[in-house]
Amino acid sequence: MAVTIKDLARETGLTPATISAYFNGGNVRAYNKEKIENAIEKTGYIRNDFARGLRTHKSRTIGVLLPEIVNKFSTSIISETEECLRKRGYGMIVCDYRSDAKREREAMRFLLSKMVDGLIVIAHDTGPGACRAATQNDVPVVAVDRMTDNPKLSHVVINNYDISKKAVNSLISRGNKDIAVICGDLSVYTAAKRFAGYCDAMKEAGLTDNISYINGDLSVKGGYDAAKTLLGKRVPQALFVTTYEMSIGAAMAAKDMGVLAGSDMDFMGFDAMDYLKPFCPGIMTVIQPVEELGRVAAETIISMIDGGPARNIVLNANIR
Amino acid sequence: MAVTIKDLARETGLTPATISAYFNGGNVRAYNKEKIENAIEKTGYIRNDFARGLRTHKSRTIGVLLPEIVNKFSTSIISETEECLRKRGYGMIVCDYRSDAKREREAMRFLLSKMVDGLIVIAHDTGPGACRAATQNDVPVVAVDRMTDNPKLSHVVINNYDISKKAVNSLISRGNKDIAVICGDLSVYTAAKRFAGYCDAMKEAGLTDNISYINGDLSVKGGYDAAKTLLGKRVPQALFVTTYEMSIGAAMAAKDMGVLAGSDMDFMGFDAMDYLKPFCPGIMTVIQPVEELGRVAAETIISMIDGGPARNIVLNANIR
DNA sequence: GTGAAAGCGCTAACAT
DNA sequence: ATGTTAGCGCTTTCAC
Repeated sequence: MAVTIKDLARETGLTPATISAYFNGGNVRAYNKEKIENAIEKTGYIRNDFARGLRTHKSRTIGVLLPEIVNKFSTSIISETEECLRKRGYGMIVCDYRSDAKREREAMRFLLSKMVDGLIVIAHDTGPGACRAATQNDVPVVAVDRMTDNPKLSHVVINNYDISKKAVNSLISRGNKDIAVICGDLSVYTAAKRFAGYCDAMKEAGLTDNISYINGDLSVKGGYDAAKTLLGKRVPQALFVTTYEMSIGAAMAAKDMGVLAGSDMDFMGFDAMDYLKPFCPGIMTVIQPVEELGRVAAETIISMIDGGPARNIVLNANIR
Repeated sequence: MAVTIKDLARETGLTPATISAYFNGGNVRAYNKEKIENAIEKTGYIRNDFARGLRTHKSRTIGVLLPEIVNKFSTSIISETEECLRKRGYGMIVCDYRSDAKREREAMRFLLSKMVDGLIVIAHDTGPGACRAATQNDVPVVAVDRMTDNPKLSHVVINNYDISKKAVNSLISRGNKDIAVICGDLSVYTAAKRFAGYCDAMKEAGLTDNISYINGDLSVKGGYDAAKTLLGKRVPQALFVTTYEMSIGAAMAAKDMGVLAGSDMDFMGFDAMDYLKPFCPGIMTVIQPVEELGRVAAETIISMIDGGPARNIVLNANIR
C-alpha cells in the first residue's frame, strides 16, 4: 500500500490536518515543516490526487476534443496549448472524435467522467446544444476555430469571412474571373464562413455566374480528390482552397494533371505554405495564427476555471 | 453540486450499491437497468472518477510522452493508440517534451503525479536509466519506436536496421554507387539503426568510400536544410532520407534546386509517399506500420497493467 | 499552530 | 438481485 498522509502524521507525531496545511500553504512551525519534509523524503510519499480531487473537485486537467489528431492544423494549436497548460500545472487529456457527431458526444462524456476542470474543443456540433453535457455540469468550455450558438462557451476564432473575402478579392484583382473554391462540408463553421467570404467577393465583383464550389473532406486526400474532379472538367483561372490539408492535396492533384498551381493557374491555399512553396513557387496562402489560437485557448480556459466570464475572441489571419 | 450515485439511488428507489453494480457489469434486473438509464438521462449524471480511483487505485489513464506533438509520424501512432485505449475505457494524457532531455524528465514526473496507470513513451533517453521515475514507482512503461537498455520496459519497434539495409540495397541494385543519406542525430535510436543499415549495405557492396552522411533535425525544415547543404556541393546519384518529415523537406529542397527527386536523382524516403508521390512520381519510400505501432503499444500497456510481463515486439516495415 | 471529526462519491464485502 | 456498511486519503470547518 502506498504511503499516505497518515503515515507522515505518525512519522512526525503530528496530525493529518497539519500535514495538509503544510501542503496547502498554511502556517506550520519551522521545526515541524522540517520534520514533515524529512518524513516525505524518507517514505517517498506522493500525494494522492484522487483523494485531493474528491475533496476539492479540481483535477488540474483540461480535456481537449479534436476532429482528427492526425491534422497539422489541430496539432499546431494544441502543441502550444499543452505548453501553456503544463506551465500552469495543468495536464491535457486528448480525444479524437474522427469527425463523427456521435463519437463527439461519447468522447465529451468520457472527458467529463475524467473530471476535467475545463474543455477545449474544436466542435462539430455548433448548434445551441453544443457541449451541453459540459455546460450542464458547469464545466467551462472554450470552442476553438468554431463559433457556436451556445452563449455559455468562450470562442477563439479567426476572421474567417473577412480573410476569405480578402483572399478572393486579391485573386480577382489579378484579373481572374473564373475562380473555383474547394471547401469542406458547409455544415462545418469554418467552411461556411470561408465559403460566404468567397461568394460575397465574387458577387460584389459581378462574378455571380462564376461561383463554383467543390466539396472536399478536409483531408489531404479530400483536397486531392476534389481538385481531380474539378480539373477533370476544366481548369479554372484560379483556385481557392480553404484548409491546410486540402491545399496540399489540391496542389498535388493539379501537379498530377499537369497544371502547376501558382503558374498555370492562380492558387490561394490555407496555411500550407511551408510544404508547397518549393514545389509551386507562385502560390499564395492564408496564414492562420495557429500558435496564438492555442495560447489564447489555454489562457481563456484557465481564466474561466478561475471564475472569469465567457469571452469571444477573434484573431486575424493574413495573406502571404 | 453535481449529480451523484445517491441521486440516482433516490430517483430509482434503489441503493448506491445497485447503481454501482450496474456500472461495473454486475447483475441488475432488466427493468431496474431501464430505470437507472432513465435516471442517468434525466439528471445528466457523470460518474466521479476521483471517488472511483480512490477506491480502486486505478486512474484508467495512460500517459503519453512524445518528442514533438506536431509530427505526423507521432500523431499517426497515437491516433490509433487513443482509439484502442478509449475503447477499453482508458484516457490518454499527452505531453510533448520538445526533443529536450530535461523537459522529458519533467514531463514524466508530471505524468506520474497525475497517477497514470501506465506510460507510452517515444523516449529520448534510451540508456539503462530510461523512464526510471516510472519503473521505480512500479508504473509500467511501453517504449515505442525506441529500444532502451532498461529491461523493465516493453518495446515496440520496427526492423530499422534490416529495412534500411534493404532500402539501400535496392538503390544499389539500380546501379547507384554515390548514395548519400540524410539522417537525424545518431544519438537517437532510430537514426543510429537506420544509419547502420545504410553503412553496412554500402560496405557489403564495396562502396565504403561513398558513404556520405548529412545531419538533419527530424523536421521538414531539417530535411530541407540538410538537402540544400548536400546539393549545394554536389548531386549524388541517389539520396536516402530516414524520416517522414525530413523526406518531405529534402524532396522540396531538391525541387527548389532544380533536381527532381525520383527522376534526376534516385530517392528513397520514409513514409511520406502520400505527400510526395504526385510531385515526384519516381520516388520510393520505406513504409512503416504506424497504425500497428499505435495499436500494439496500447495493447501492450494494458496487458502490463493487467499484470503481464514486459515484451519486446518488432514490426516489419516495407518498401513501396 | 495544531487536533478532532466529518465527509467528498464511490466500491466491495457481506448480509439478506 | 439488492441492501447495509465501512472506508479509500484527503481537505476543511471548528475547537482548543
